[in-house]
Amino acid sequence: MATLYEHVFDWDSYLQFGTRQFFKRKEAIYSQGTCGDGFYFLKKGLVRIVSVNASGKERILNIVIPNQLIGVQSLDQRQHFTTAIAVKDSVVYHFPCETFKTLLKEHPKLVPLFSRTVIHKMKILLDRINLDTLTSEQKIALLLHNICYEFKNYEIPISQQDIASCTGLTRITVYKVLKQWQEDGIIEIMNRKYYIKKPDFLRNLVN
Amino acid sequence: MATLYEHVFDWDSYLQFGTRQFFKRKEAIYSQGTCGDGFYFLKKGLVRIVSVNASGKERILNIVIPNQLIGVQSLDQRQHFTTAIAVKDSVVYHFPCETFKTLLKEHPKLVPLFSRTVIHKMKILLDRINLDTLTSEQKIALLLHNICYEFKNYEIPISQQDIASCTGLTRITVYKVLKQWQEDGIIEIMNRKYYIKKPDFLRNLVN
DNA sequence: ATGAAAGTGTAGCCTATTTAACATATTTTT
DNA sequence: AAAAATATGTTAAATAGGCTACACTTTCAT
Repeated sequence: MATLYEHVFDWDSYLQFGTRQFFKRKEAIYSQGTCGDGFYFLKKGLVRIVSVNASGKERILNIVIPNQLIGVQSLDQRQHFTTAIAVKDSVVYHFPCETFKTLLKEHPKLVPLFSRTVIHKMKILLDRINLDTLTSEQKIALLLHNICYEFKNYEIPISQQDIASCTGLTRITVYKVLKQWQEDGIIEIMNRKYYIKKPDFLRNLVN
Repeated sequence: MATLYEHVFDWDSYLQFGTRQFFKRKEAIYSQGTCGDGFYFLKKGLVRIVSVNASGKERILNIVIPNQLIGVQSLDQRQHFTTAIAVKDSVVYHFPCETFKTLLKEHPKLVPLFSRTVIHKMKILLDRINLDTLTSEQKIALLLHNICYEFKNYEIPISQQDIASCTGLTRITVYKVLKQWQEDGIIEIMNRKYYIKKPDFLRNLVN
């Protein structure tokens, strides 16, 4: 998640072909293991993509802000290998497989648009993989830094446990690092919100 | 890497539109950071996909056997975020961006074929992410188990160091686990090749 | 064929993280 | 407004896996 990312994908003109759906906070848009049909475009809200591994541990893979696609892995009606949960009440447009196929025929420009999106998702996953060669401090630094970068204009509700789930560390480790940073004046914590005082410090940690 | 995977993607009829290229063992097909143009289809040989993270550590992401695509991340001429290196002398077909665009127009069936491939790549990456919540023993077990599964008919040259690079463990840890397993009769090591005696043990470790 | 380079076997120390455990605070549900 | 469910603060103990170091093998390049 939280990979710095400049392009906005312009799907607006295609939205009319999808079906609008509303999801309440905490509701699942799709669930790992169920069969999907097509994909979704997030118009409004905030969605968290998680994945449960073989031994039942849950990882946050990505936080999706509006104007991005979700669930592309099931374009061709296979099983979802992640779960998408609305963090805030959200509005999505659903594009079933068949709809999308028809659309593609009529709008060939969609192909590069779609593939760019998918490739971006791959990049996010790869970044996540690279995360795990780092020390825990570096992991957290990179995560926070990227979140600030990618979600400039969004207030992202991220708890200690979320950070743990994103990085694969335990909550206690996250707590320790955060506490240390607080003492060193690198971050400030005010009623469970984090303010980065010295972004350069985080940046240098990773370099 | 090494995700069990049943489908074979039938690109054969499209190969004529690509350019055939030969790569010697150890040669790079493309390199992380360079700009790519299109993608490659591996016809013959064996290719290893690696990625170097910010702090210079290298990870093996995937081992690609014939009849799969490589380098799809640069379909639209962006930077490669991985490096592909031939493990054996290999034959690939290169499909530059423009060629592929033309092809797509004439053969709409390529769209699902291509997207399936890309989605498969995403699955591989995700599996890799899930790997890191496991213990070192579990990581190695899963890796070996998957390799056996995916590469049934291939002899995959995988060294201790490769296992280390795949799992993110140190060579020493890999060695320790392997030694223990050998003593317990779970695997057998004969001139640096590994034979799994009790696949169920590996399976149970993860399940 | 030979020297260089890469991979493996092994030991021991050390510290960063995990686990466990419990108190307190906050948020959500009814 | 009370009860239930989540999230956080904190400590102490156990340990897994990292790093160092070095001898020995095998493979590769010329």
